[in-house]
Amino acid sequence: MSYTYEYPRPALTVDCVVFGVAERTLKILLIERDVEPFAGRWALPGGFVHMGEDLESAARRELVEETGVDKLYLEQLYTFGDVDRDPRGRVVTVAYYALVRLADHRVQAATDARDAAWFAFDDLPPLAFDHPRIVEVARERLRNKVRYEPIGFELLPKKFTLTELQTLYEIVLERPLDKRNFRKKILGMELLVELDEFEEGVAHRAARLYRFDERRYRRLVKRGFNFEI
Amino acid sequence: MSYTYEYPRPALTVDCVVFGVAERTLKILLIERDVEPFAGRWALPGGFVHMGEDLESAARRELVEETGVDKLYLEQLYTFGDVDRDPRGRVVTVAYYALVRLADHRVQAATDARDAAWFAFDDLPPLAFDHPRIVEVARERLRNKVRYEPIGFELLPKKFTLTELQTLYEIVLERPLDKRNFRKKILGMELLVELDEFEEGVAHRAARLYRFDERRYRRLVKRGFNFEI
DNA sequence: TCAAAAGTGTTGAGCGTACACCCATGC
DNA sequence: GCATGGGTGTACGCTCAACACTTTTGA
Repeated sequence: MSYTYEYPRPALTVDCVVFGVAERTLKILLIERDVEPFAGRWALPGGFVHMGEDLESAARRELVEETGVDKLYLEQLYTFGDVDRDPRGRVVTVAYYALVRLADHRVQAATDARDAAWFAFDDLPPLAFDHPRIVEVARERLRNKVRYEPIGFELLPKKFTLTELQTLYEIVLERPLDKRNFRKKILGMELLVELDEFEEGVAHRAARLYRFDERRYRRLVKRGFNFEI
Repeated sequence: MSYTYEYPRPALTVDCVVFGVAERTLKILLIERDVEPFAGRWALPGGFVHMGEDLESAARRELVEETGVDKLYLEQLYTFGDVDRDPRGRVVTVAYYALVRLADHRVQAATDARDAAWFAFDDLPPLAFDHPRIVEVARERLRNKVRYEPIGFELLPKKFTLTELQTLYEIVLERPLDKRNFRKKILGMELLVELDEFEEGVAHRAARLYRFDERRYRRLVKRGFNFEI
């Protein structure tokens, strides 16, 4: 079977930058390529867009196929189309970035044949294609977006302590935050629900758990509220 | 001549939302389609991406071909790839938005056969394809971006009065701004150069002209400065 | 009782906001 | 001299930033 067109067409792929946070470190998910070009190199999970699926569907499908990651925050990042970005020919890729609760569901390493692994963002191996650039753009987007929209919660367990939340912001923003000011600000927004549960198994006073109230957030947004850290 | 591939490929296009401001109104540039589908309807300027050109180059080329618009601020907006967005088959489009100094160079209406015209954003004709959605996303991006980056200047003549600048922001943000506060803020950033020139041909006190200092802006950004209105 | 992190309040400075009047110019 | 927009200063309230100590708990 083959397909013929009057004019040449670039190939169209999707690639995903999947972020997670663990051990006080920002991580991203990579897969090891098993075919040329760049066989043996690490690369972003991704693949060709099928004719019957939307771009975001393609990104989700690839993530499930290659990494077993399901049900995550996913947003289109940017489309990379430099003429020579792929040695096989013209390939345009629509990049997405994703946030996963690394602490909750242990992400399966490899679902299909390939190896998948988490790498500390600050210590990435050499990457295939123009993936270093894509990763960089995604990092910048995350850094900016986390300040204006409550997407940080997508990286934490559903129930979290205020210190965990603060630490998350410190990791993503790469700067220390003042504990009292942070708590005042975040609690003042009235977006968190105080639970009657506490940390367990810590060798000191157990911190209260909170959860993010998505419904309340949406209601506030309608009234002109703007999230900001 | 024809091109054959092992797997089917979506067609890839670029489309541009070109913004301009005139007569206290936000406008966008549209072209009238002369072929099916949507013959006779207005649509965004755009067309197929050639194999040897980057995405942004394709967008610039289409703009020159269809509208004669050259040398403008151009930035990638979003990639639209819904399966059924084009009745001819699978077509994925990388949308760009552009800002032009409508007051400066009168934009040529039509360079190739098609009719091009400016429409008030609030009074657009029915558009082809999913272009209403693209226009909406572009409007939202403009509204947000204009507050955090000094792109508003791209819509004004190189030399402008503070009132013209304020009016521009009022149009884009769709809300009135306080004259004194606006002036204090914008002048306090030290991004504008006070010229020894003044408005001409007005029936009242002539306002001083200013220009935006791009170099100074870049220098400030390096030192951590953040533009904000 | 010690270690470790949880939790909490106040003050000062700077910024955003609201607001009203005089000035320069062309007709 | 009048109409039109240009141009300016001040006071208040709020938010942000800086900062230190007490409390709770488990080991």
